[in-house]
Amino acid sequence: MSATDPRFKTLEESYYLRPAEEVAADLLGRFLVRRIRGRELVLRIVETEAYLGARDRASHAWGGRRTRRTETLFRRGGCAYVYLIYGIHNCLNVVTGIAGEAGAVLLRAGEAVQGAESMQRHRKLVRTPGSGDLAGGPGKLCQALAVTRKHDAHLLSRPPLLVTRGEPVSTADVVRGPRVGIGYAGAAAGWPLRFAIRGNAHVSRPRLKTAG
DNA sequence: CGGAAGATCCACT
DNA sequence: GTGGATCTTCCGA
Repeated sequence: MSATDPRFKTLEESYYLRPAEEVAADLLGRFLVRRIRGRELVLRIVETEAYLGARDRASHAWGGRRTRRTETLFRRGGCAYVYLIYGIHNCLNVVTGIAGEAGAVLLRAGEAVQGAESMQRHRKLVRTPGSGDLAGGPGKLCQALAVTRKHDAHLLSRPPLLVTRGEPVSTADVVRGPRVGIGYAGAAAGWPLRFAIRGNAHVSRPRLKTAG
């Protein structure tokens, strides 16, 4: 990967200062780059979910809940929000919007561009991975890139974890539907805030059908 | 201070 | 398709 490859240029600061819904759709095709032990692991983002903050019941910041954990969500857009779920798995989000708003984009799935062997080792898989096994799910994605809560609040414009321009996807190739695992969220559970690259094999289940 | 719930994943049936 | 693993966070008492 050449240093002049435009796909590895970081995004403008202002990129993240937009509504989560907008950033979630635009992050598809972008690269998530992890530098670790002298290696560079690269995932192409293929699935995201937007969380809208105080007005979104599925958001950790629902109702303006501001705690030690969620404090990161209220930062200015452009940093990581990493939390632990089910006592086991880490989930990586990109914080969006101006400081004081709690928008975020959950990175749900990625496709290996570089360093797939390292990712497989991080995943500690018994069987050889099929499509979607490497980073097809928010917990898997974090495990593949060795992302943990230590990266919470990390600025994504600098190593060892950054988002770069990647290969942007046209809106015609974006599909959307309801978010996963938030049945408790009332009306918000039906909001079509999950985005994926149309026809991509590395997206996590269940499959999306709605076009957007 | 206790308890319940959770933006999940894996192995096995 | 099911159940088990595993623990932080938050709220109510």
